[in-house]
Amino acid sequence: MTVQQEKCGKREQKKIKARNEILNAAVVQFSEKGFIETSIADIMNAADMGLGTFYNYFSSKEDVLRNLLNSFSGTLSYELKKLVENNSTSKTILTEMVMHTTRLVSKNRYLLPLLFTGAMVHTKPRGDKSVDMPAPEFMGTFLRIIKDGQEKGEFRKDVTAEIISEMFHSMFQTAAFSHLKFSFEENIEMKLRLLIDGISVCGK
Amino acid sequence: MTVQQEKCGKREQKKIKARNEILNAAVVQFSEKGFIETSIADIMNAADMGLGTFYNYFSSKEDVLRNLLNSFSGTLSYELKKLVENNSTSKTILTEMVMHTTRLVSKNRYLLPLLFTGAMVHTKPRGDKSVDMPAPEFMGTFLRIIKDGQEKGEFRKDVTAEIISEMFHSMFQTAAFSHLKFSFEENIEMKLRLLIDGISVCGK
Amino acid sequence: MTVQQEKCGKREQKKIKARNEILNAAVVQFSEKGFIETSIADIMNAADMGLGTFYNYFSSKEDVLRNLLNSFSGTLSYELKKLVENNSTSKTILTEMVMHTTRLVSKNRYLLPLLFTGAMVHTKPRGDKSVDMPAPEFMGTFLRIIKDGQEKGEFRKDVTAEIISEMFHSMFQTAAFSHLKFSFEENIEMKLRLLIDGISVCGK
Amino acid sequence: MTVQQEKCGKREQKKIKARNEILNAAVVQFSEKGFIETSIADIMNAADMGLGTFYNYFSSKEDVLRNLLNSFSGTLSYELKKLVENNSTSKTILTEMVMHTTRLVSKNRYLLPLLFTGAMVHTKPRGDKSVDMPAPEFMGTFLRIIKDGQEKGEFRKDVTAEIISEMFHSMFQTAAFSHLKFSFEENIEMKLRLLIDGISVCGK
DNA sequence: CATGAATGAGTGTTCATTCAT
DNA sequence: TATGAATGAACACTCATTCAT
Repeated sequence: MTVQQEKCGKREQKKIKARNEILNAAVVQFSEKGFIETSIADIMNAADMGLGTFYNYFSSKEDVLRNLLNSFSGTLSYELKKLVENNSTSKTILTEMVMHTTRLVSKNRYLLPLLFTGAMVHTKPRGDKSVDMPAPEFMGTFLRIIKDGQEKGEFRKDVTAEIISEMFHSMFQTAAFSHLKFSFEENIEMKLRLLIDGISVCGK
Repeated sequence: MTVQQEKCGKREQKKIKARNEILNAAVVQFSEKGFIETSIADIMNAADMGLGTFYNYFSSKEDVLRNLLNSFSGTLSYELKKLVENNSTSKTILTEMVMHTTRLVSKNRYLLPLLFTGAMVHTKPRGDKSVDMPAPEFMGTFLRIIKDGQEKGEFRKDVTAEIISEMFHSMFQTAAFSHLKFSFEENIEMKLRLLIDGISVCGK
Repeated sequence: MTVQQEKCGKREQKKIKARNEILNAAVVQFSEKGFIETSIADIMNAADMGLGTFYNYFSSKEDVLRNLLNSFSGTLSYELKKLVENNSTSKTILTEMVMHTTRLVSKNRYLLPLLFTGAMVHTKPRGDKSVDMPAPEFMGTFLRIIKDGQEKGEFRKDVTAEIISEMFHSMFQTAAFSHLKFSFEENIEMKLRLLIDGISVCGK
Repeated sequence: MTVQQEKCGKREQKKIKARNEILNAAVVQFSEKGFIETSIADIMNAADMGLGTFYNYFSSKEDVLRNLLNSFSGTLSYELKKLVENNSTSKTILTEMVMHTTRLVSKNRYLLPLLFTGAMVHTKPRGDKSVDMPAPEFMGTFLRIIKDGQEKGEFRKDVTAEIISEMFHSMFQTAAFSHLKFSFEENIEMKLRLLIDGISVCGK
């Protein structure tokens, strides 16, 4: 149960590999066609696996999504830890985290409508199970950074950290759907300047 | 025959009434279940009318949406005209328009995912007709106000008006989906302060 | 793995069986109600299978039809080859082929409105896909036989082979819909005599 | 009741006019789109009359068709009477009648799929009323001419008149759907020669 | 008699989910 | 465990027919 489950078990290895193949295929399909337009059959075709196999690993398309969001979230948490250990200012941390997120999102554009939108709240599974997708955990990351900044006196306090945090989320969201001529990174970069100026305490 | 045709005509009256009943039912359903999840049958059930009747008035669900967006849009245009005639500053106009929009949106929450999101761009009708929903005209309203403000020297120019305009849209969007304890109006009000500070030229 | 894949495979067997069951059910329904009046639901009810199963095998009603026509066509081609190898006269070949066709058609009455009519050209699928059904290949069979006969001097040349060919098609068609007291075979047999006399060069 | 109904009665006149307008509109629509694809709404739109008005004159689309076929039939009967009074040979009468029919049909191509096809046997009304369209009366016209010819010894008797009559019907039918380069008239003219030769007693 | 809005059964088609192999 | 054929509920949309005006 110990070693066997942890490392060995060719059986176990294979299972994990299959699981990842499904996730990867899903990412590609979601990116190409969007979440709603992608059917489970699409995913399993892309993964070159049998349709029924899907249900050995996930309970629904929404379940796949949850997993993708969480792994995304994990990556960012790791980056944050590094920044905090460096004793940077909140402004720096915030800026850096935004740019990290931007780069990650750039490579996984498909996730955007799902990461930051309420759109995901209402996906439409066949039955009545319409599970409200839980807001991905990393949503709280920016909140903590901002709160820290407020306590350190870097950021204004007359607007709550929660509200400011929402502004950051929305920044990503609209940038992702933007039809302007700017690249996603450029778009974010400009908005970031705006927001940073807006939340910084005067004179700073 | 003239007046009669224009105003009277019980037939005509009834038709308009039926049309409005469908629109109202659609509003309710969209609000409750969201646009995508609402079926035409849902709407007509809510309206307590026959399914086929729908097609006497609208050609598709998207058509209903277009109508809702446009009437919304018209209302706001009217408000803007009044403000401009008053020779207010851009900052005032912007603030007022945001609050007007906020109030309207408050009463028509359902429209939000559609008004400000790219979500609407990809609705998925059964056939391949996937008509890209035209961005509602009023999307340009805020853009014009901001450009004016930049020309008058009220707003910073190192961030383009288009980008700023997107920030305002996103503000509405996330406020609409916010799970925070604040009311929609309070939420917007705080974000507005933030944005106004962010875009105002220093010293102003 | 070779033979197994080719022939065995209970899975494969069952699939083929199901496919045939659908085809057979379609034949029955088409015969009873005609092509246009038969709905896919009708077919699958008759086949005692789920509605959705249809789409695992065929893409549309027209697709079913194409399959039926082609298998029909193949059978006749085979008969023709045998006759030609026997060095028969054109008159004999024509007569024999007509009788072969007659027997086949007798057993598959349903196909007639589709085999010989332009009716099939305008089926009306729901969408706009209105695929012009390709005229079944064997339509050309009689044409070639007649051309041969003309070249050999057996058949008159003042009427083009194409026109004569059309006469044969129409012969089948009306025989199929005939309300006269004669059997389909008798009907054809008489008409055939008439046509053969009409196209033979005098004195022959 | 007498004179009034027969001639006067502006009311009556108008009714007849409306009826004819519907028939004419139906002809145009049937020609353009075919019988099945034409909806009652199409007809009444073309006639520039209210949809409901249709049911004051006809009970269904099939009913309209019946009327069109019968008026067609009437025209031909009239021509036949003239020919018979001239004491022509059966061969002449048959030839002339075919050419008359050809010209009429040329101008009313739309009717063809309906006049000569079994297609009409299975039109598909919404309910279960699927009325088998009665074969238009004029179908019998050719039969009588041929029988006369047989009695006079002009036409062969080893093939029944009914069968020969069917050949003539089929001639029209396939000519109507022909994709050959010949005009409808040319097409018929050649086939007619063939058939006349086929049915004439030898030596004649 | 003329009208056209209302109706709902019917159609083709999709797809998440199940289950026998 | 992997598979994919079977399934049927759900959808958008059409149109003959009715009936109140």
